[in-house]
Amino acid sequence: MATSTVENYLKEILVITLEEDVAKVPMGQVAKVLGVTPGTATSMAKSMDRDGWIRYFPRVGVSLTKKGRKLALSMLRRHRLLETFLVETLGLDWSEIHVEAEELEHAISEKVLEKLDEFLGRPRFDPHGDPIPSKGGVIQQLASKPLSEFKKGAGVRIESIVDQDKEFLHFARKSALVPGQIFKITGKEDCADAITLKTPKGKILNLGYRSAEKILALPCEA
Amino acid sequence: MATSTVENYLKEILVITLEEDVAKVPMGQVAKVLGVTPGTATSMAKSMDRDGWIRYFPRVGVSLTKKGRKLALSMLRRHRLLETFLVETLGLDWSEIHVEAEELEHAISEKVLEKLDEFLGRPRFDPHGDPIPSKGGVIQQLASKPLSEFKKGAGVRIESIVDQDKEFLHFARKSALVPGQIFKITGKEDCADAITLKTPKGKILNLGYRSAEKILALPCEA
DNA sequence: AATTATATTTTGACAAATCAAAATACTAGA
DNA sequence: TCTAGTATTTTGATTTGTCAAAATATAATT
Repeated sequence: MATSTVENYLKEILVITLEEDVAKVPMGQVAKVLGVTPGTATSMAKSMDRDGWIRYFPRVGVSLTKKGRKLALSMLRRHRLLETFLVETLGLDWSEIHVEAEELEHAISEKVLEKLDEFLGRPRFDPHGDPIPSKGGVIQQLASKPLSEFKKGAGVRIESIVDQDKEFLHFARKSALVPGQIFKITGKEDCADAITLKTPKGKILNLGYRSAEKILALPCEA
Repeated sequence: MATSTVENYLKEILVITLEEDVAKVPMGQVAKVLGVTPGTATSMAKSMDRDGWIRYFPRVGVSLTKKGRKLALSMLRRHRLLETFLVETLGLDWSEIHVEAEELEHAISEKVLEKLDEFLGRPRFDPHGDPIPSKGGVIQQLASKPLSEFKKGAGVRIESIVDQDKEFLHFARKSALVPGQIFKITGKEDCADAITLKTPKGKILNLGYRSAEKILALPCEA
């Protein structure tokens, strides 16, 4: 079976693959996200290729095999379900859950995970708004885009907050800028660098572009 | 910091120390409970002595240092709180929780553990009836003994079930032989190898010595 | 006390994961 | 095309935890 180091490599490679929509991830990037030296990443890549988790193309990068992608998706599922649990059930702060889940995800068994999923009511999105892969490994890949890219008059549903800055997350939550929340874009002034949002209840919110770029949303019937 | 291997060694050494009430645990026993060869146990003992977790006395055995005992108690706390969570909150079967907690205990942080403790209502005993060490490392060590050792007429309060056998645990639960339950010993026949118990409600239960030895209890006003 | 049995330690080897630093290959600019 | 810069790979070393099997010490029995 895979060691937890292998699990980490797989998960990070998957995340890059999904986020940047590329097939092969160069070694430098792998080394960077995992916080190891390039040489280490290369030697891990070779042994993971040997074990069938990834395909390693010298001087080019790595891609996940079917087997590797399956395990990577399972890790992502664990991670996101655990984050949900830590926030929803135990009441930890958004800013803390990532590191905690990073550890727990390697220790939780399939069996416990299923019980946890059931206990949480089978959520489909984690507290950041990222989709939780299903047990079978299906992940919704919705084309969410920054608030700043929507047109005036559009209805939007907040999907996720990209920034991990504690202050910003705090402000976002206080302003109801949380995943699932629905807004209508009532004003957009490109030259003034400002966007105006309105909740269904009529509450008004003003954002600068700098902030609006950090908030991903999906089009939605307002 | 300690690796999870070191944490395991410490926890197992502590459990033996508590159960058998001895100061030094011989290497053979350490090797056995950890499922490694004697040579491995010896070399681990040396390096753990070097790092100040234990004291290693060649050809005699090991004992915990203050630092080692502290971490060992913390591991036991994690383990027992996690077992409680797995049973109480997620509804796992008694027979499954040990292995699961064994993995999770190394991954859960102090912070998450405190939140979990709070969520569970700060339980003082785990599902097996074993005491959960406090955050400060205090553990109630009650002198519980097998049911078979009580005299006729004694009042007892079940403390824990020693056996891990699934069938037996099932039977025990069905018969109300669970931690906390109070009985009176109404009959005891040494030659016939039989013990008779009676609940406060008057329900009668017959046990053979073989089973009675697996059930630990405390004297108590019936 | 001598012998046998048991427990413990030593020795030499291995795989996983890592680093530092040297070597190599690729890329882009002049 | 040649060169300078960047990315990647190699090499050699280290730590942790493990095993098998040989060596040694202790305990038990006759």
